[in-house]
Amino acid sequence: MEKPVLSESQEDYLKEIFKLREMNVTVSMQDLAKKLDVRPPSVTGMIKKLCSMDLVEHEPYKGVQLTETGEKIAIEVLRHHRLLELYLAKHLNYSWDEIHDEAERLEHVISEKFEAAIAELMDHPTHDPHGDPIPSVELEFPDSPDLTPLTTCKTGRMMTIKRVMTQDKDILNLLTRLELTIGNIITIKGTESAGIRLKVSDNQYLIPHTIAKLIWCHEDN
Amino acid sequence: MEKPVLSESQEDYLKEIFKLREMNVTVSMQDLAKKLDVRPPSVTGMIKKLCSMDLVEHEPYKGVQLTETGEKIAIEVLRHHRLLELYLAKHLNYSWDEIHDEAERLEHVISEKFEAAIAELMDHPTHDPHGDPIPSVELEFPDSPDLTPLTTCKTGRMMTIKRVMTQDKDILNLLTRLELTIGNIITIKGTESAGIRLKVSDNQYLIPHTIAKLIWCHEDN
DNA sequence: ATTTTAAGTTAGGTATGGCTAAATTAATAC
DNA sequence: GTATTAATTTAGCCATACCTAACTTAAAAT
Repeated sequence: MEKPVLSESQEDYLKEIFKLREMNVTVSMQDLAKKLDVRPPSVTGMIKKLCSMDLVEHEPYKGVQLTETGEKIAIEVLRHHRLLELYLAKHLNYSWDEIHDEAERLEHVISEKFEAAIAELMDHPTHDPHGDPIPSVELEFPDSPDLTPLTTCKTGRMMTIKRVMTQDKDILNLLTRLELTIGNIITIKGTESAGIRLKVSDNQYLIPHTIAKLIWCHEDN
Repeated sequence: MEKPVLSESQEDYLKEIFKLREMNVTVSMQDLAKKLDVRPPSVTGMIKKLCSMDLVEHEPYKGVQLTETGEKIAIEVLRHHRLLELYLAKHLNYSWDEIHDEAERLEHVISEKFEAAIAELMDHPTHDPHGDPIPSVELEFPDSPDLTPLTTCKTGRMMTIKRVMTQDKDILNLLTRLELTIGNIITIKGTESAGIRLKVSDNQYLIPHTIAKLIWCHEDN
């Protein structure tokens, strides 16, 4: 099976389908339209094309799925994206709110050589600056321990922040100011109607649920 | 004057016009078509558009010229390209025959931030791995000493290779094998009908004129 | 000066990837 | 079960940036 040449748009569609699939069971045309910031008819059209290329399967009104080939391509794009994010952060001094947009543009144009070079340079990392897993060259995801969102953490526990499920600059900046960054250890003080109360370093904060649900943690031993 | 948003194609047109202008006095539609690997009618069409955007001036059948704005954009793209070439070579271990194609794709998508980051990291370099000058952030070219192509160097002189005027992989690889790389010192042994005879390290070579004219040197003191 | 050739332009067409407005299908509410 | 609402698709359009074929203009050759 030859690897088809795809446009940047097509790569974006596949990547978004993959990411949506990780959350929802089914991926609707609307979901895609929202994520890709295009109107539903454009999605219908593109999905039709990707179907004819055997990269996705589509049961009308039921949802979209990636084929094996489609998934491979999606994961490759994801690998590019996350390697780039980490590279920008580690080697070009980007902060974690700046890396997404740049990676979004670069991911489609870098060569295999470039990918290999930065992967090598960073010693084949498994997670990007947001804690998102980086698939290997063989397109396998690293196994990761069970993570729970901050919203369902039990009171009294100490947890390590392992992943932040947003690319929103304002939220990322807020988290930085609150020291809620990857690897930092927090103690859950309790759940209130307004949000989760927790301690980081010597500070206590009340984190609204909307933000707390973006922060995924692992319980410390 | 606002900076217009350009497509990658448009940036390429401006860049090529600039580069051709450095060699020829006038830039014909054909020259452009050849360099950009498109057919003449496409050039006519695009030049018409760039004219309407006040980025080029075009006297039909006489040639194309960049306006001030057009030239600024061209030089910015050139700066991106050459910074990227050097970056790939210095930080990602690319050899000089591999950098052009990658830079060609990256130059259109990197942000100002990326440009600034790699420029900083390399301490604001003035020349890329082929010896091509890198314009400054202010879009000024570094002043460079007078260079002469190998074809017109005088017998007996010792010269330093300062610039190689090709991106052709095969030629670049050949030059590497012959040690005809930037900074290396050569001695002109004489001109023969078949080419230029010269010495590098302890080896003597006869370089055909077609290749010799691509190699620009500076006379050593 | 006329012919030939080269360079450039015009006309009309293609593919990509968007869009809106209108129609259709499926799901939900009563 | 019919009516309403939400999701999706169809139809038809737009811009970009190419293309070929045919025509025009300018330059060169005799």
